[in-house]
Amino acid sequence: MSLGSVTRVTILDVAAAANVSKATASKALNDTGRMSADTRARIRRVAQELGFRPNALARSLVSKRSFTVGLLTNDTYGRFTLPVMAGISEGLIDHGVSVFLCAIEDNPDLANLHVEAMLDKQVDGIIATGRRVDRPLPVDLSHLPIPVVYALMTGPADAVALVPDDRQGACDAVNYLIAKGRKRLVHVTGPGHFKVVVERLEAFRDVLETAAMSMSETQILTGAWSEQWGREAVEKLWSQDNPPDGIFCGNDQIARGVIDALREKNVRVPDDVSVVGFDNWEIVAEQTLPPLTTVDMNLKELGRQAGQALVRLVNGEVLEPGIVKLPCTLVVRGS
Amino acid sequence: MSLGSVTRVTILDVAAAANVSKATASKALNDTGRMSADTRARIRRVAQELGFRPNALARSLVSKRSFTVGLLTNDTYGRFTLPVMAGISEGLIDHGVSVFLCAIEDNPDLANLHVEAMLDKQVDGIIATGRRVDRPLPVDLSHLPIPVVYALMTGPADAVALVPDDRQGACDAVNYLIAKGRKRLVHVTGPGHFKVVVERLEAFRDVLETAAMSMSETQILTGAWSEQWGREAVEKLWSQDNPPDGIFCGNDQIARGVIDALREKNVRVPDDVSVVGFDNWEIVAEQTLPPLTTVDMNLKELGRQAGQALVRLVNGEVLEPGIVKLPCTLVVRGS
DNA sequence: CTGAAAGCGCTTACAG
DNA sequence: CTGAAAGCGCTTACAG
Repeated sequence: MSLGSVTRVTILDVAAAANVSKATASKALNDTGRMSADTRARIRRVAQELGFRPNALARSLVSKRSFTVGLLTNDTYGRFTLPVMAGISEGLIDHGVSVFLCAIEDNPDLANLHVEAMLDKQVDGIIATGRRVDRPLPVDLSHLPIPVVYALMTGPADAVALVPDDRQGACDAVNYLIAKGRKRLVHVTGPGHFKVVVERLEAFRDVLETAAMSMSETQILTGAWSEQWGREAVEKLWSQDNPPDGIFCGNDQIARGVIDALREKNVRVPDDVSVVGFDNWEIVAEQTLPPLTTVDMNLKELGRQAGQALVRLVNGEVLEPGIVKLPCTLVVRGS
Repeated sequence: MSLGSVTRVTILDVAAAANVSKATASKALNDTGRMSADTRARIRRVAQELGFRPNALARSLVSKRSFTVGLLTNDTYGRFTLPVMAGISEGLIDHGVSVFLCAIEDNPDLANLHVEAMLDKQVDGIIATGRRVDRPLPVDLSHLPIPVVYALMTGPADAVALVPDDRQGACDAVNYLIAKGRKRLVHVTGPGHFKVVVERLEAFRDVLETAAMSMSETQILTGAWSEQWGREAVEKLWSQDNPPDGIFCGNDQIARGVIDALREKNVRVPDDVSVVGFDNWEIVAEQTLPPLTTVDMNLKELGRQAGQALVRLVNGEVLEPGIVKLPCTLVVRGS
């Protein structure tokens, strides 16, 4: 066994060293079958000494379970997918399952290539995730012979999907502003055709209605997901009478723009105006002046649960199809 | 073949349908062996019609090649790893190889768990990547029976590693400032114990020496990788006589802090002071006012090349060990 | 309590 | 030009 040709030790080596058949060795190592405790212990010890590690490929070939899953994503730069992926990986490794990363961009051909590679490699299931909750991946996953879970994204009606509870997160944010005694609330958010925008916006409206607070026409401003838009919104709001004393922003970048613009106007945050963001994008939220109070979507946990849902499906459990909404958390900082 | 028990079509089905042995079918499909062009074509057509897809597990078991690799990373939130991973995935899928994502945090046990899972699953090789070029992963990869490539990270001396050419990137940045006619240059960067800090800092010094520009004691300021530090550095510099007219920042966050602080001081960028960052973190660089000129490390390309280096090693090619430095690109924007 | 045999889905010498 | 046999490294009935 030279360094050049490292020939791994197989179950046959273990069996030989322990003076049993490979069948018995297999049973001993898998804790199945019947045999004397002594034999079992001896075989295991020998396996240990030899550094035996079963070839997962061979095992999968017979068991029809590869303990691998495919993770499809079209988000190659974003900050949302990475925590989701980390959560998936963490939640799955304990079950011995490994995750294939498939970066498919928005390219249907690439997506198909990856899906076929996954199928060929006999993955036990697939998790689909992406940049936008309301934009499907460029590939149809609904007729696959294996279970599929959608994370941070919705699929067909009969599929299992996990998304953050945008509504609850937004409600918490607005209620926080109200609890702070803010009376003139405004929502500055992203493009109106994003589903998350609609959900957060409706939550904003509903909470205000419930609280019976006065509503002006301009209380909801939609625009881009950018600092620039946050700045512009402040210009607009402060060119009017009676500017707000509480601003709920659709994401942290907008909030950042809002806060920077306010500072330049010498409007004090949080003394004159309270600001709440969305995403808890820490690298931004923590460096904002003052540090940004914002909604965390708990994406890592979402990933973990997506992984767990998938293994349950793979194990034959039947899960109620539909969209599971996972709670968001308000992270209170200084704004 | 009901929907409930989807039994995939095997090579035996193809062989039967084409009236040949499975051996012949195999050869036809793999374009090996000798047979009449007719037979080959017929078998292929039949396979196509039946939607035959070879079971990669079975194939790998005999070929000793799984066409999978493991990707170890301890960067679960950062913005560096994601483009690297995307590049790896893209560069590898064309070769039919899939990538296992292993998020190992900085946990040695977790890292070992993943490495063993990779070995069990017979990956052909491993790519190690992480948050910091100069911080090794919490696991020893040097005695594995499979090739290892380090990306955005250095390994043992005899290993193949790919990192950005920090020195060249920094030189480009400083030369750009000089070309803009800037005479009093300062470098505001991260913690001095980071290797990338040292490399960029030395490049800064060397370029200035070559250009024979006057050097004061305070021209290099080290601190945190944060906006906050960028702001503080500006305070410090502008409390002295003769503040700089060109600032090269160690990363984009520092640059962002610098530019924000300058704007608040009514110092005009780029009219009074030019600022260059490092990382080309687009979401920040593009929203800075003015948009930030910065150095791009071409991480996706780095990932792609890391993947390619690994397949070459897997194929038995011998690559010169050592650290390959990949060029950075200066992205000129408005600062 | 243990082992021989068959089989998972392929490929690869080898024979004819 | 084509096929029978052996084998990759395991597991799982089945016999004894």
